Amino acid sequence: MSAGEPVQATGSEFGRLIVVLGPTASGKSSLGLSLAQRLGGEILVCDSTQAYRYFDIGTAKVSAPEQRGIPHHLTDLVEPDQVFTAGDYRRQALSSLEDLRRRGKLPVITAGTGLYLRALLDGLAEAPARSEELRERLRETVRDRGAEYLHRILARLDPETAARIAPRDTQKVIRAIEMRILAKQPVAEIHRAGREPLKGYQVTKIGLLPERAPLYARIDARVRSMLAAGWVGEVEKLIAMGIPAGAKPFQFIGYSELREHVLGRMPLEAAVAKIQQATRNFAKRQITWFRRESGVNWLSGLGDDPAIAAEAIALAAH
RNA sequence: GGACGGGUGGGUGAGUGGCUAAAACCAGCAGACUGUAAAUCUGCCGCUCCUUGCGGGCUACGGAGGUUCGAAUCCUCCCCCGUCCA
Repeated sequence: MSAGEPVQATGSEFGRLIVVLGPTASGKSSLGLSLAQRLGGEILVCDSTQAYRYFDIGTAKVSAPEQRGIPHHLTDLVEPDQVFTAGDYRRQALSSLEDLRRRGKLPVITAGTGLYLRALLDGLAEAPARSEELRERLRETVRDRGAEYLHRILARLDPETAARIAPRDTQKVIRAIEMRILAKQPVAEIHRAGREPLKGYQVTKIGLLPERAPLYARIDARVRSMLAAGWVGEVEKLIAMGIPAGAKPFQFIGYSELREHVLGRMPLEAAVAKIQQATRNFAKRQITWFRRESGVNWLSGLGDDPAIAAEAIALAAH
C-alpha cells in the first residue's frame, strides 16, 4: 500500500472523527492529545482565538513541546488585524480534514467554540459574507438613532427574523439586515434553503462536563499559571509590535485587561480578578451552547483525569 | 472622653413616612445563538403556599424599645465601623 492510500477507505467509505468538546480549562487539549496518541490521530483545533498568530499564552495554545510530536492544525491562521469568521474556519477545517484523510490519520477535534464546530459539522447556510462598509453604516445608525430604531428597520425588512432577535442585540440585528440587503431575501428563507453538513465521517463526540466548583477553581488557577508562563511579557511584545487596541484578538479575554495593565492603567491584581471572572462567565456560556449539541457522550470530570481519559478512550475506540 | 459621618438583600450601593421584597450594577442560576461567537443578547434571582395570579402568607434594611392608620425612612437607648478633635 502506498503512503498516500487512505487507511479508512479500506474498511468503509466512512472515516472516523473524534470530537472533544467542553468549556475552557476542562482539559480538552490534554484529552485530545491522549486520544490522538493512542489512536493514530492528529489534532484539529476548533477555537476562534487560537486562529490568531502571536496570541499564544492567553488563548491556551498547546506549545510545541507539549504537543509531543502530534501535529496540531488550524491554529495561527491569520494576522491580528484580520477578521476571521466561522465561514473561514469551516473552509480551512474542511481542507485539513481532507489532508488527514489522504494521510490516513484520525482527526481529533478539540472544540471550545461551539459555533465553529457547528459550522464544520452541520454547515453554514449559503449566506453572504460580511460587508464592512454596510456594517459601518448600520453601526452609525445605531449611534445616531439607537438600537431599537435599527431593530424596527429589520422588522420592516424581515419581520420573521426581527421577531427572533432581541431589539438590543445589535450585533445580530446588523447581521440580519446585512444578509437581507446583500442576498435580497429574508434570513429565514436563506436558512430554509439549508446547509450542507459534513459527509463521510462517523463522528464520536465526547463532552467534558466537570462540576461547576472545581471547574471555576481550575479556571482561577489556570489564569495564574498563564501569568507565570509569561503572559504579561507576551502582551508587552504584542503592543511593541504595534498591534492596535482595536484588533480583534486584543478583545479576547485577558488580552484587553492585560493591555490596560501594561499601559499602567490597571493594577495587576485587578486585571487578574477580571480575567478570572470573565473566563468563568465564558465557561458558563460554552456549557449552555454545548448542552444543545446532539449526540454527545458526556463525561463528568476533567480531561486530564486518568479515569476520565480511560472512559474517553473506550468511547473513541468504540 | 467629645464632634461628625455611616451600618440596607451573596457583594457594591440607591432609597429619608405609604406607589418598597426594597433602584442600579456585580456575582449566581437558566436560556438564545447559522460568517465579530473568549462575541452579542434574554429571563430569573428573600422564604413559602396555591385554584400560577398585575395572587396569598411570612421574614427583611445593626439591636431593643417607641411614635404613627402605616417606618428602611421619625424619636430614645445600646452595639459596631470610619474620620476628626482631645
